[in-house]
Parts: sequence; C-alpha cells; structure tokens
Amino acid sequence: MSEISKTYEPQAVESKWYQYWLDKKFFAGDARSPKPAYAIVIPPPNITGVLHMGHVLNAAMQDILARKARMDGKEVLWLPGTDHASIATHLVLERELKKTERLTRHDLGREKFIERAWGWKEKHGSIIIQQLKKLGCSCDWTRERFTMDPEYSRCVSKVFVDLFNKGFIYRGKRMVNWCPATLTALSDEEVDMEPQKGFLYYFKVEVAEQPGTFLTIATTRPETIPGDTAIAVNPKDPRYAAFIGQHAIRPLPSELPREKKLIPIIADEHVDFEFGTGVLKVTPAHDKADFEVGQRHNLPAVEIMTPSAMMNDLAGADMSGLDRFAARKVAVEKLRELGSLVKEEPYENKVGFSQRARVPIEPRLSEQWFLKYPSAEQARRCVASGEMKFHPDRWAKVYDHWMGNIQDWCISRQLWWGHRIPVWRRKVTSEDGGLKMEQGEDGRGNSLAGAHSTSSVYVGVDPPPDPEAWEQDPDVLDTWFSSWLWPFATMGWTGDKGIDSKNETLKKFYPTTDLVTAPEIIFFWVARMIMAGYEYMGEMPFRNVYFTGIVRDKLGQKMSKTLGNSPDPLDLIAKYGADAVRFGTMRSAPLGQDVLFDEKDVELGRNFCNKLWNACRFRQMQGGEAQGEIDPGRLRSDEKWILLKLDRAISEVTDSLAAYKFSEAGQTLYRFFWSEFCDWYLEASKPVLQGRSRQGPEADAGQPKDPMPPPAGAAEEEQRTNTLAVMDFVLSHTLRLLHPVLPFITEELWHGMGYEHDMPENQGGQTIQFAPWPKPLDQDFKGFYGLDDCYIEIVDAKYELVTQGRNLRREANIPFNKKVKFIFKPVGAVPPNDVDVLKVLLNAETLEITLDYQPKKGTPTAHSELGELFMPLEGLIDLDAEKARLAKELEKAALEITKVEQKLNNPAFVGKVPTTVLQEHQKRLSDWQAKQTYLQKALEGLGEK
RNA sequence: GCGCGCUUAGCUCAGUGGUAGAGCAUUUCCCUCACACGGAAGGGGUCGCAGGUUCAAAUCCUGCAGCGCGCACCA
Repeated sequence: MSEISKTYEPQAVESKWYQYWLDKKFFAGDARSPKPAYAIVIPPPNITGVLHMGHVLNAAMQDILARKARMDGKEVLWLPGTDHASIATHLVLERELKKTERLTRHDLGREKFIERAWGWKEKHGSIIIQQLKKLGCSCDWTRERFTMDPEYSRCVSKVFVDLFNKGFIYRGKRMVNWCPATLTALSDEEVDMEPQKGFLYYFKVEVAEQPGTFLTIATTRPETIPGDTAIAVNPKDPRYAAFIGQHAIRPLPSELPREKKLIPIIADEHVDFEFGTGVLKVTPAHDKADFEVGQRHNLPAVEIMTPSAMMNDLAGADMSGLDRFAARKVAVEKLRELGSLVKEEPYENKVGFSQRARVPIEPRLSEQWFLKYPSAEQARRCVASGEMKFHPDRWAKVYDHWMGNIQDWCISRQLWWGHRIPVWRRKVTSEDGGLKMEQGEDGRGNSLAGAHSTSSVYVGVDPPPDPEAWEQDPDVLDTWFSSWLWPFATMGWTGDKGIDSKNETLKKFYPTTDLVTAPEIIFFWVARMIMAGYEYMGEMPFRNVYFTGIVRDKLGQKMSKTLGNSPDPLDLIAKYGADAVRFGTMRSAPLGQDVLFDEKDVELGRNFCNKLWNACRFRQMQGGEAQGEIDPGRLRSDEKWILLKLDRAISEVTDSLAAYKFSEAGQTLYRFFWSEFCDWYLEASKPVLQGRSRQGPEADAGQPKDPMPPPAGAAEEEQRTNTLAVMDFVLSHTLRLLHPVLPFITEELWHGMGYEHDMPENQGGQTIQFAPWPKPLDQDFKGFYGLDDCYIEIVDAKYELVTQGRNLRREANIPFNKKVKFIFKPVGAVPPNDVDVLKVLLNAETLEITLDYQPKKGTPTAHSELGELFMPLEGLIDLDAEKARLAKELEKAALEITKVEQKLNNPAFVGKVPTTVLQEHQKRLSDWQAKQTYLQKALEGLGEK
C-alpha cells in the first residue's frame, strides 16, 4: 500500500480478492475439520430470477453470519444452490414461447418443452449465482446444488414413495384451487385473497310446493346458478323453517323444463342468516364451502365450467362457451328477463387469485394427490417450546397458528417442468378411455420396502420392471415438495431415514445453525422444512430462523419487476462497490422491520468505506512498523480512552450480531469508527504524530514539572511510536469487526497495512476472514495498560471542553481556520499532552494556562469540569447580539433550574430514588446554577462597557 | 371477523421507567498537510389520541384512531 489514492476504488480490489479467496478455497466447508460446525443453507433462488434487493439483503445477512462464524473459529459451510421453480419457470417459458414462436407448450410437446426448460436453466440458472459472487458471498461453490439434480430428484421420489407407503400421501377427488390460466391445481398458499369490486345480486326462486311463494337469494356469482343443486337455510332461522324439505325452482338454465330445475331446500348450520337474505344457493362443484355442504347432504355436484373456466353445455345455451365473467353478465340479463332479479347492489368481497398467474382461481372438483403433513406435532412443538428460535420471535406465533390449522397439501401440478410423480398405472383401455386408479386397494402403511405395487398401480422410485405396460402419472410435484428437503438433500442424503453414518457432511453440518429467509415463505418453505427435517432426519433442520424484512422502495411499495422500482444491485455495486451496498443494506435493516431502500444508504456505505480507507492511509503516511508493542507507561489519556471505547464497541457489536440485530451492529461500528476513532482519537493524535507538540513556554505552566524529563527528541520519538502502536492495535481490531460486513476493503487494508504479518498462517496470516474475532479486553489487559473506566469520563470532559471552545468561536463568528488565542484556567493539573491536544483541536494560536486569570467582563467563556476556557476578544463584536444571546441562555438556565429544583424538593422523589439518580440531579442543578451565575456576570459585563 | 406489526425531528428509523437519539435533509463557517465520498458548530420533537399505574412514562396497563400485514367457507 505504498502509493494509495485519495479515494477508495472498489472495482479492482473486489475482483482481485474474490478470485484470491476462491483460489485458496477459503469458502470450503470441510466435513472432517475438528472445528465446531456452523452451517447455513441458502434459500435457493429461482432459476428464473435475477438478483434483486431482496436477495441482496438476504445474502448479505447470511454472509455476515458466515464470515463472523469463520472468525469465531467455526468450520463454516454456506451451501448454495438454485430452485427449479416449477410453476414460475413454466410461466416464463410459456410466455416466451408464445411471444417468439406463437406456440403453446402443447404444440411443442412435453419432451421438447422440458428440453427447453433445461436449456433455460443452463443459460439463466447461473446468472444469479454470478451476481451473488459479485456481492462477495462466501458460499462453498463446490457444493452448489439444484433441486432437479439427479441425486436430489431421487430423494424427492423416495420421499414421495415413503410418504405414500406410510399413508400420508393419497389421491382423491376434492375441491382444489384451480388456476384457469395455467390449468393446474394450486396449494392454498399459492392463492392470494384480494378485494374485488363487484355486485351482490339478489334473485328470487319459487318454492315448488307453494306456487307464488318466492325465496330471495343473494349471490356474487349468478353464472353458477345452473350448477346449484340445493338451496340452504339455517335450521335455526325462523323465517325459513317452513320451507325446509321443500323444493325450489332454479331459474337457470331457462330452457330446461321445470322438473329438471327442482332443487331441495335444505338446512345447514353453515348458513349465516345475517348475510344477504339468509338464503344460500349451493353450488357444490364450484365453491369450497358449498362442496362441503354438498357432502353433508349428499348433493350432486354439477360441473358447469371447463378447466379454463369457460361455461360448458350444462350451463345452458345462453352461457355455454362463454368465459365466466362474460357469463355472469349474461346470467344477470337472463334473470332480469325472467323477472327473477330483485336488485343488485355494489359489493366488495375478497377473491382468491392465483399468485403466479394473477387471475382469479376457480374452485374446482379435481382428482389430485394430497399430503397429510408428517411430523407436524413435533414441528409445532419445537418452535413453541423455544427449542428452535425465530427472530424476531413474533413469527413463532404466526407459525404456531398455521401449524394448528393446517389442511392437507395438494402436491400435484398439471405441469411438465418439475419432479414427475413416481406413480405408474397399468395401461388399460377402460370404457371412458381414461386411466383409473384402483380404489380401495392402494392400502396404507404396507410393509413393502420401496416400491408399492398392486395389479394396477405402481409407486416406486424407479420405473416399474416392465415399463411398456405402465403409464406414468403425467403430473409433477409442487416445487415446495422438493424445497422442503433442501437442508439435507443438498448434503448428500440418499433417502434413508436418519443420518447415514458414512455421510460426513450430514454428520458434521446437520442440523444447520441459522436459516435466513423472508417471512413470506414461512408456510411455503420454513414450516415444511421443519416437518421434513423431523420426519427424515429425526431432528430439526436449523436451530435459528432469522426473518428479514421485505425490501420496499422509498414510498413503501414492495419492490417488483413490474413496478420497475427495484434498482439493479449490479448497477449499485458497479457504482458504489459491493461493500457499500452491503453496509447500506445492513444498516437500514432493523430486526424484523421492512426495509425502505434508498440509494442514499448505499452512498453512506460508500462514504464509510472511503473514510476507512483514508484513516488507514493516514496511518500509513506516518510510517513506522505496523503493530509495535504498546508501552503502558507512555499511554496518553486519549489512548486509554480509545482502547476503552474499542472494548465497548467489541462487546456491543458482538452482542448485536448474536441477537441478529444487524442494523444495531452497523450503527455501533459507524459510531465507533467515525465519531470516536476518526473525529476524536485520530485528531487527538496529531499533536504527537505531526510534531505539533512543541509548545511555547506556556505549555507546562500551572503544573508540576516532570522530575526527570527525557531528552526531547528521543522522548518525542518514543511517544510517537507508541501512539502508532495503539493506532495499529485499534485499526487491526476495527478491520476485523468490520470484515463480516465489508469483506473486500477490510481484506485489502488488512494486507495493505501489513497486519497479516503478525498472524499465524491459518488465523489471519493469509486472509482476514480467519483472523480471530476481537474479544472484549480482559481484566489483565486492562490492568496492565492502566485502562480504568474513569478515563472515559476524564477524556470525554476534555473533548467536551473542546466542543465548548469551538462553540465560543462560532458564537463570536470567528472562522475555524483562523488561529485564536485561548486562555485556560484549569481546576487541577493539566498533563502536557492535554495542553497539546486542546491546542490542536481548538486550532488555537496559543493556549495559555493561567491559574489566576481575571477575564475582562464579557469575555466569552466556556465552563467545564476541567476548568474555564476564555477566548479574549480583541476585535469588535456585536454587543447587542451578544446581549440577546446571553439573555436567551439565561432564560433557559432558569427554566432548567426550576425543573430540577421541583424534583429535588419533592419528598417522594428524594425518598424513593436511588442515590445515584439523586446525585445526578444535584450535579445537574449545580451545573446549571454555575452557568446561570456566569451568564449573569457576562451580561453585567457587557452592560458596563 | 380474529390475530400481528407500526405510529418518536422535514424523511427513514433507534430508543422497554430516571436530563429525548442516529443517519439523511437543513442553517452557518471552513478546500487546516487522511478524507469536500471531508471537517466544525447549530437549528429542529407537547414521542398518534384519551385515560390509568408510578415520586417519575416515549417506555408499563386500558381504550380509541390511522396505516400496513397475515389468517378466515360470509355466499
């Protein structure tokens, strides 16, 4: 670091060190290492994605944890990889197919489509990985996994077969969330409820047994009337009790004869008689709740829509072939024509939307594979008991609530890209041309090892022995059915229960230590991983879960590609450097709060790096060997102060990181390094370092002389060396504290400053990332160097005096670059060093120490614990302005005094409060009183002039 | 409807019983030989509202309001 530039230029530095780290294999997680393990598995980004700010936040947190753990002497495995993202990838591919070739996936065919998907994965799947590298992520890239790797896929199949054999997986015709756009079933979690403005339509139906009597029904979906197979009322509702058991005449389809439209009026508790008219139309085939009603009452379920939510012939001639929304309008018109429509009123209700395709889902009766969650009780308990910790812990409640109400999971998807369901059916040509699964025989919990086979159904990891005779289930599994195995399937798990004793990776790194993820996927992923962990490893998959906030823009909007409000992190990195992006992100991400991203934060990070760079540059320019011995006898009070502040910062940062309070750690680092180290310590070192300590004769006035002063030049040189040693000590620790957040610049400076030379090869000799994490200074150290906490106060008082002195300048309108003569009247002895420091920090021309100084009245004076500082005014100042200022100050002092006196005169206060508090108040009172006296005098002085 | 979170300086947020804090923005001064991606000194808050507990409340309790987010079969 011989010739260093004035500003830090991250670009070259970052790529250089990243390559170095990779070459030296520093990120490798060694399963055979004797060090204690620390493991994180990355939440695998989708292969369709490009890096956005959410990833940056998430990855930066993980990297901070991983790097900190390395410095703590842990064997770190941060396992990276990507997710095939079945449905998301599907959508992207289909969209592209349509756009570029005007083809559907069906035109292409399954095989070709999957080929394309793999092509996409090869082309785009690694983009995000490259971007993570730019950010400095210290993942073990040699272990990168993909959820559709052959070994991984095999695990997925094994788990399917196992859960099937255990009776957790079953096939059934149920009401599912059907996405008419992607033509697949979805899980409950993939449906978002969104408010929709629409109308509530009231229509009447005639009671068959009582001609001329009508019941009025309110509905938001008149187009489903042809599918109604009952009218329901609440059994307790007196208004309608008489009709129960009778029949209603359904108005639609209008062309049907009356007898084909008779539907029973039934009683069901589900009906809320507060809502609408208290009469419910029951459409078992197109509404989840109605389906259940239908089940209870053995009602037929009449499907009146096609899979893509077009009305079919059963909907009647008027609506057949229409899209469901167009059909709604037609149905209303038809009801109007028939005279059935009573009224329509504007209404807002919540409608389920397909999360991916952004269209309203259609509840639909469909035969699908379902999973009854295994190990759910255990999974619920481990969080409730605190065995597994959530940060912030309020998510534990959310998790618990969900775990207490879980429904079976629909795991089959009518898609092609993904893990194909390992079930085969014997080819038969049945009457209806379909393939049927045998009912009743696919028994549960059979002891069949591995494959399960009956005469017509085969469930196995490998295809059946005579594949020609069988046909595989066309569906694939929900993406999350593979992701939930991530913490162990990525570690070479082979699908056997428990940890294989030959699998060193699992033995060493499972359970993992921390999981860092977004709260949005707590159900999708986190909960399911916990269940899978217990079911297959017999143990929780991770000990801690840290939930990051959601990254929003300045206006609080969620960042998204469609809004275009997400800056490209790569642009930011190019502009400000990766460290700056990390620092800015971390500093603005308080525990569990959403992050409002602002480029200003990154700018702050860049500025911080620049400050760090320049502080080190300053140290470099002083010359001298790095990290010499510190001589306790030569420690100036400023040095003791900064060492104590360092000690405090170490504790605070360590504690904050242990509690996942990243922004708190960031603030501490910022404050310590910028305010304490640079603004005060570094400045206070200048008199020693830059030979400004040569004082005029006034320097030693007012205090006892050193009995045996060493020869001037030599003493000065030794003092200088010692100060540099302290500076190196502090900087070396600071770089280490900063390394998890700022990996690149700290590595550069670690070497540039030569701090690696003193370290053992494997502990910081090659890289700062293995340098030991700073520990708070122990008592022996403090004792040896005389680091008593009182130095904090003593030096704080000194700096406070400086601030006051600077304030005098400002108040008298004297620019800081103008040297001023100060006179100091100390209360006690002032060490020569302090005189030097005061003089430099005040930019004083001279600092005269006088014990018996009698200031002219009106001389600007600063009062402090150390004494009074005067700034005699030679030149002219505005008397009136000065008077006004003093009067204002006086007013404030009087107010404060009254406040404190009130408290001290309150017997209840005095009686109950600890003495320390009382002392503080008394001190405050006397401080203000002193100030009051001074102000009065000064005011009088001005008046006399 | 139930649950959760938020409400503190112009903005973004720290602060869980003892004199209201940070960063940004703002004002004034300074290109002083580490750094103008900088330095110095300021200004600026009845801590959402209303009660309560306490000698003392931004902090604990109750209620209310506004915003946001989950969950839920109100058609």
